[in-house]
Amino acid sequence: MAQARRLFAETGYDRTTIRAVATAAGVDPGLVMHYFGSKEKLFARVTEGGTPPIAGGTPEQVAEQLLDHLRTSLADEPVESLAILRSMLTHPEATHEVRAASRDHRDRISEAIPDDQADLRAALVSAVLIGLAVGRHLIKLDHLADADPDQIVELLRPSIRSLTKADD
Amino acid sequence: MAQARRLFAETGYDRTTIRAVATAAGVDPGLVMHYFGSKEKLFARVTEGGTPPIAGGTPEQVAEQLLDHLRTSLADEPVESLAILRSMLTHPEATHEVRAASRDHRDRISEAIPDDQADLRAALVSAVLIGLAVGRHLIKLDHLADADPDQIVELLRPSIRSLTKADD
DNA sequence: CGAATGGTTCAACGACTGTAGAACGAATCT
DNA sequence: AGATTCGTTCTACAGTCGTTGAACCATTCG
Repeated sequence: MAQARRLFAETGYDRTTIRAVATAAGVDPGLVMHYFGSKEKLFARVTEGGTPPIAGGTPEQVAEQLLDHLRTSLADEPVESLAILRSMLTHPEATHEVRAASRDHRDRISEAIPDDQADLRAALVSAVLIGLAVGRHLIKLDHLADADPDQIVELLRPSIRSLTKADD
Repeated sequence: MAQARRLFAETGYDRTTIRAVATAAGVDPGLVMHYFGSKEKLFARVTEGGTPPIAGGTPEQVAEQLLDHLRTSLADEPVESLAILRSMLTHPEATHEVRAASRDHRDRISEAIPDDQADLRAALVSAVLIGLAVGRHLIKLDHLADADPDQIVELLRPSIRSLTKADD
């Protein structure tokens, strides 16, 4: 299942074939089917359980939690997340999962922001985090793919803070 | 060719078939091949010429240019860009094109920022812009997909400004 | 009028995919 | 030992894909 995760994360849902997974794992394609039932179910199994935990608190606390979460996810994004992220633009199931995760995110963030634009602010935070993960781990943008996580966090601190507090 | 663009933008490279393009255009699949040579060439033709223009200037001017560009791209992202963006995580050619566009971006932005982290700052700006386009046009995150562009720009102004000036 | 040209369609090939089911082997149970 | 179960492999089917080349048609040119 590790090989499946890796392949899904590297090439996405469509380009990952059952045969490739089986070969990478050194077994027969039929065996994969026998254990997981279908490609869709394999993908579901491989990507399950990846919503990052974010609690509540004051806007400043929320901001710091976000930055902390960002730091760890910059250091090494869990492979299940990357498998979903890689396919989120082309595989409906993955799109749905990212939307759901973002909704969770939003609920936790926006309840800490005393602002009538709280929902939009939370969505913007989600978009920024997605952009970072995409740019660093999937697209591997120059200067971002191998930058020091702490440097990135410091540069982004003002952005996250301005998005999570109401007074601008 | 408009139908091809639309399909590529909606479902990405892999899931867009020559047959579907032909059907949408009301012609025969062979005709599409005859005119464009291959699916890859069709994709290249459909997505060519989409790098957004950003000039130089002081950090503040650069920030305003970015926000202006953001405002228009929020109002309606050109379909060619969406075709590339939709496939950037799964189609190597599209990935390469986004990287190249980001490099252009970076060159123009970072030369206006007097900072030894200029390249990283520019990359972060790219990541944020990508995240926004993805969240709004492709994933269609709640509260972001249909938000007022001006509101978004105003909320992001502090972020962009903090990323493009050196003193934090 | 006949030939040639360019747009368009048709039918087919070969490759690859997810999936199903039969077959095999070894280990376990009675 | 014989039967049974479970992990595993083999073979094959049906569908879809990109791509090709022959065929058809209308128009234009000599």
